[in-house]
Amino acid sequence: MEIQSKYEPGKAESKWYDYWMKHGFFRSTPDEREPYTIVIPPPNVTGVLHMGHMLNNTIQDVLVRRARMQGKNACWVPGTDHASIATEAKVVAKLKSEGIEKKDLTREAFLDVAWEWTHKHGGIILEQLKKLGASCDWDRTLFTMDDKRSESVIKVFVDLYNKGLIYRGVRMVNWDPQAMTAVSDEEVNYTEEKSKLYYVRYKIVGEDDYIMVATTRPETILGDTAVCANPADERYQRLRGKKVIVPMVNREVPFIFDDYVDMEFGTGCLKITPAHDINDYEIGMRHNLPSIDVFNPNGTISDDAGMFAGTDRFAARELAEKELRRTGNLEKVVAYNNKIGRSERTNSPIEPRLSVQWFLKMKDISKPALDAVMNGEVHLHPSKFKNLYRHWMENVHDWCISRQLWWGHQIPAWYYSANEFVVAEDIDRALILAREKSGNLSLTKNDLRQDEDVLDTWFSSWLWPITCFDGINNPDSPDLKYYYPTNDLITAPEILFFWVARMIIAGYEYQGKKPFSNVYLTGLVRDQQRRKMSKSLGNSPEPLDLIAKYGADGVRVGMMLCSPAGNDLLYDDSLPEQGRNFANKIWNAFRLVKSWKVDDSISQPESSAVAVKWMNEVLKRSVAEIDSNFRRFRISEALMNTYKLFRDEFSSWYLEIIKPEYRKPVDRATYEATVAVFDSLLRIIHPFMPFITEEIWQVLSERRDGESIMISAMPKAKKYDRELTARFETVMETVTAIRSVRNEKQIPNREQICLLIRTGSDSFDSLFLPVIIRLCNLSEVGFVSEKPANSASFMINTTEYYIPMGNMIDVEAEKARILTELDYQKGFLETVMNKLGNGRFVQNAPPAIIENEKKKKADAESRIKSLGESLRELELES
RNA sequence: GGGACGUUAGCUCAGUCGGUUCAGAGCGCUUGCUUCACACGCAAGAGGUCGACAGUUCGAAUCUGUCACGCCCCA
Repeated sequence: MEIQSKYEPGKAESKWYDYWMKHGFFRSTPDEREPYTIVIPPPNVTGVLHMGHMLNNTIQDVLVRRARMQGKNACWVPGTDHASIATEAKVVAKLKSEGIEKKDLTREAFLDVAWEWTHKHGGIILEQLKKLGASCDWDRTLFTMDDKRSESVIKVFVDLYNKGLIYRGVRMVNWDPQAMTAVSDEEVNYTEEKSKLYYVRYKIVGEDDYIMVATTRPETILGDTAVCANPADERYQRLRGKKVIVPMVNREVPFIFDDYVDMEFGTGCLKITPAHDINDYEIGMRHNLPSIDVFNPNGTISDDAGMFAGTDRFAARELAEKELRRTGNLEKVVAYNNKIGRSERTNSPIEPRLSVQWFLKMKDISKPALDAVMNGEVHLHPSKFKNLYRHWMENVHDWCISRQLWWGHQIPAWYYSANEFVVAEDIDRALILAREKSGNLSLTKNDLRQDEDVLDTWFSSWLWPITCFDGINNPDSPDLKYYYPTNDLITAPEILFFWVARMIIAGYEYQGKKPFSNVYLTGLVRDQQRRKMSKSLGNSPEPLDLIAKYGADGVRVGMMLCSPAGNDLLYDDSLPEQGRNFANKIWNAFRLVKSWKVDDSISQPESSAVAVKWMNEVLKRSVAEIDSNFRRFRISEALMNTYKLFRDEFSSWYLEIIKPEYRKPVDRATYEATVAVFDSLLRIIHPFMPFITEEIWQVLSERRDGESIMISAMPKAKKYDRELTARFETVMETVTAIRSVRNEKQIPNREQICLLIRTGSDSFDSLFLPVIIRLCNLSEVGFVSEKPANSASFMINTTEYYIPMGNMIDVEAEKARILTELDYQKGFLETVMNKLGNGRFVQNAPPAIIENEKKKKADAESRIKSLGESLRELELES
């Protein structure tokens, strides 16, 4: 049967994925083997696959498949995340498109819509992962809001509250007026943006004078409760104890002094709006200032502001400018760049806002997590992230865990009066506690009101490695005991603190053990201009289209080839293309081997016998290199080893040596050795390219139903013969040099040539001579003690090689070439002699280094001698 | 403003303990080849003052310092 010269991935991919699923190869249950566990960083349940997921999940699959083939009980737990803010925003937008406002719905009605949305879109992303070849144990698929995970989150909240680690407090939070919720510090992105600086006059009470204040936010003047200068500022000393009048609202406020004020900035005078700026808030606390909240939660001006009520904050800024101008209080407006914080979720400018929120005290609980990374119990790859991690953990702030949303885990706190509450896992227990705490035994469930807020999504995902095995509800679960701590976590550096640090914290708090041993931080996928790939920029290819075009194996290889740990990957179509081309290379090597007929009557050629010997040593060497790179999480390098092993050593060298002439049969010994090597190579490649390796492996030898490369054994690292592989390196050099001569002199390979050898200080290694004869199509090989006339020459180590050329030789060019080489060797010898002549070098350098210099000297001398002789002989010819 | 990381070939990156003919890889590029597995290929090549300067050393891409530039984190 004719096999196509191009590998077509499409059909093979669905066929083998179904086969693996049918045979349950992805499933894992505890047994006596060593476990290898990865929990997936749960993607947003309503999200779709993007390039970042492709990279991240390819790495996980490579590691899991490899571990499985190494005989470990590999378990990759998939799942999704409810993504409070993002999902709620989508649901709100969907309702809006149908003319429904969220505020017109009850919480229950809204959640019904949200669940419906989740069921409809949920899991699409997991289906997409299957196209990539992901070998997750799908039977374990989880969701952060499923019953067991929800129950765990609530239990943990109650537990931490009872330990005194959770508290409720008034704090300045980052308010997202679009999502109408607080977001954490980590969810705010600051960027430099163009804005204006307004110089505004504040009249001094009882004087006909005014002071000048510079502000970027004139609309917040409505909430000013003081004006402040630096106590060291000479310019304002006379105002001590005076009052000034806030423009527009004409409120008398004190003039105060505080070190915080930067004398250099603006006029050195700062207006204080405690309700709307974190620094002002702190100054307000120090000086007992009232705070006036001039904004509503949606970012419009509140009734308390005194004017512009109901206007959006940005419109109000323009109104304020007009009003200030009208009343003659605006001195000037200048262009100014300042840092604006925007919500990571909605991109809306963050409004610092005072509100009541729930917090988790971080200082003590995070200590073991800091230590674990510092002492290497948990390894970060690359380790440069250790410093970053330490810096964050040493300056950790209390974690604001409440969000003013409905989609998520509702906070299990029940109020029995305006401000008095109890925390319990459910309302029944809450009632008992409330009766106890209030002393009011007549309280009923109807008197209890549950806190409206939900928990930050990370408050559920920080438990992920534990809740994946139901470890909070069921601390004795056999799964937890077997799989926890997990082995490796693969994620992006941007969520090192959001998620990774917090998982480590939760791991020690709830299991007394780390959640994983290694954290591999991938880079970001960017485009060729180093821009982050994003939907809004439209610079991201559609992952499934890529898979259709280049094959899943090709895309996987493309993603892996160019992504050293922690370095950004600059995506380009040439990457999956390289992957596809590699797949095709494997395919064609298979075509070649498959086309051979075996003839038991022919004996193995000498060249094939030594090639087999060499190939097996190289295989062992590569396995050791690959192992070592995997141990250090240098996965792209491990792939490069694999790529070169197959393309260079196996295809370009080994197969070229052993392949029989066209339509001639192959001997049995060579054939069987080759199939065995091919089998090993496929297994080494399998974690990177699961589909094509299965496709070929299934027909390379006879297989039974239920067999699969994905459950076969990965070749193990063994000692290899360094001497033999080194000897072959010299053979490769020799062959390349002969080919180079052919290339230069335009002698086609089918034309036989003769090779003459003159040895120098080394003797000629004849073991691989049959290989040289085979690859270079030599008619004869001879040894000489003098340079033969009219021959091209080259030198490997100290051995000189000649190829008689008849009259094709250009003596002058040959002389020039030898002279250049001679110059180089003489220069080289000189530097070596200088070193050896340097008394301090001889005294200080280690003996091995000196020995080596001596060898360099001897070799150089030998080469100079041969080159000199060749030159003389050439001169005789001319 | 404070801190971290980085700067090696056209691009993306390796380079361990300072010492081998040490300056590497992949991609790209050049030349030749429709050779019988593969042009999604093969073969042979070209290409770098290791950011700059100073220092330590017998010896520096590697260690130290200063500067320049880039990027990230924090404020």
